[in-house]
Amino acid sequence: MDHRQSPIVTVDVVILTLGEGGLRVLLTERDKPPFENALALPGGYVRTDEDGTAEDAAHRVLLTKARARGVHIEQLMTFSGPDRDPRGYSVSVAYLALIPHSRLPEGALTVPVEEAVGLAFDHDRIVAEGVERLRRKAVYSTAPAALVEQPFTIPDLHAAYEAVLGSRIDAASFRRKMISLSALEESDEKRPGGRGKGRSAQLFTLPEEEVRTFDRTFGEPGT
Amino acid sequence: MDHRQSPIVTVDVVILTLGEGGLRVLLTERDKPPFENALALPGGYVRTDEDGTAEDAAHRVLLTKARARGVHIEQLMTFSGPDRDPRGYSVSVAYLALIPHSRLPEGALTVPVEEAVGLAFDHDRIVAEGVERLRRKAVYSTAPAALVEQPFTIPDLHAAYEAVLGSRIDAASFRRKMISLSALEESDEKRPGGRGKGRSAQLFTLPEEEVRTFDRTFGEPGT
DNA sequence: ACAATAGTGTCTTTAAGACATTATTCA
DNA sequence: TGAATAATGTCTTAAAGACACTATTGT
Repeated sequence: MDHRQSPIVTVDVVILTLGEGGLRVLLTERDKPPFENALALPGGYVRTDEDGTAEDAAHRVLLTKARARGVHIEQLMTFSGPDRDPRGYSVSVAYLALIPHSRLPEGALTVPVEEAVGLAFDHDRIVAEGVERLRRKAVYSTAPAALVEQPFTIPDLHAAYEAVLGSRIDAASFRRKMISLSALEESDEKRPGGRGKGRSAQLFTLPEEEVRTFDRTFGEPGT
Repeated sequence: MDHRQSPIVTVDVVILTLGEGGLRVLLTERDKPPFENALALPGGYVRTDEDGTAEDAAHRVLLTKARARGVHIEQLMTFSGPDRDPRGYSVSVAYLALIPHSRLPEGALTVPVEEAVGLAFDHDRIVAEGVERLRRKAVYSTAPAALVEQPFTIPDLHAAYEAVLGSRIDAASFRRKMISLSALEESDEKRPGGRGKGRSAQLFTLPEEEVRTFDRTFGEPGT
C-alpha cells in the first residue's frame, strides 16, 4: 500500500461575537502567501509535536492570533480537498468560538457576517457553516449566552437571541422559558435599562460553561 | 516555519442499522497491523490522488468495505491526537451512515451498539458519538427513516424511532406528527401487520434523501 | 410627572401524552 | 367470528405567540 502525499492538516476558527450590525466574525489579514494580504479566519497548522489534539491547536490559535481566552469553543466541521489551499491537498478542522465583544483584544478586526465574503481559501463557506450552526443552536439551547458578557440581564440575552436569529421573539415567552430553565440569579438589580433609561433589570449568570437545551418534541420528555 | 511530521489522515465510518436487539453497528475484522484481528470500524486513508474530499473517501470505504451504496451519510466529527493510532499522530474524519438492514451485504458483521466495546483505535468513542448523534437527531428530524426499508409503514417508522430512542412514543401522536409533515403517500395498502396478523398498513416513502426537522421552540415559527 | 424599559397576567392556539374507540385484515 | 394490528377521536396539559397591563427607574 502506498500512502501518496499526506495532506496538510490545519485548524481554522470561526470566532463570532455581537457588535455593530449584529453578528460579526473575527478576521485576520494574512501576512504571507498564499493569499497574502487577503482576509482570512485565524488558523494554523496542527503541530504534531505540540498540540495534543486539533482542539488544542484551535485553542492555541485563539490565544495567539486573537488573544482571546476562556471562550466557548466547539468543533464545527472538517473541510478537505485538493483545491482549497494552493499548497496542496489539505484538511482543515474548523472550530466555532463564541465570545462577548468586550473580551476581544483592542484592535481586533471584526466584520458583519454577511460581509465576510471574498476571504482566503474556502473561508467564506466555513464562516457560513459557523453562522448556520449557531443559528440552529439558538432555537434549542442557551448557546447565545456565550455571546453576552456575564453577568447579563434577560433583556441582554433576549437581544442576543434576536440578533442571532434575525427575528423578533416575544419578550414574555422568552423570559418565561429562560426562567423555567433556571439560569443562576443574582441579587444586584444593578444594570439600568437599554440606553440608560427605564427600570433596572435583574442580573443573571450562566453556570460554568453550561449550555442548556430545550426541546419540545417527543422522545425526551422535555427538560 | 517548520512543519514537523504531517499527521496521518484517515476516515472512519459508523454504519448504523436496525436488527436483532435494536441499533447495531457494522464492524470489520482488521487483517493487518496495527490491531490485527481486532474489530474496528470500516475506514481507510484519505487518498490525495483519488478522493476529492474526505467525504469521497468515506463513500469509497462504504462501497469497498461494506459494499453498501446509496445510503444516508453525514460528517460526524474529527478525532485527532498522537496516541489514537500507534503509527503516529493521526487525524480521522468520522462519518455517520444509516442504512436499512436489508441493504447490507450478506455476511456483514454487525453488533448491538452497546456491545461495541474493545474496538481498535479509539473506535469505541467514535461509535458512541455516532449513536448519540443519531439519538439527538431522532427527537427533531426524520433521520431514523433512513434505517427502514422504503416504502415503509408508519408503524415501521414508529418502531425505528422507539428502537433508536429506547423509549415508548405514543403511536397516535407519532402518526399525527408524521402525517402533518407530509411524507409521500402510496396507494398500495399492501403490507400486513407486524407478525402477519391484523389490519394492513398504508405504505409511505420519504422523498429523495430528504430529512425533515420539526422543532417546537421559538425562533423558526414551526415548519 | 413622564418616558422608557422591566416584568407579569391572561387569552388563544398548537401539539404532545394518555387512552378509548373504530376499522381492517388474517386464521 | 375473534384476535391482532392500524387508524381515529377526545380529553388533558404544556408551552409559545400576542398583547394588555403593572412596576421601577432616570430626567
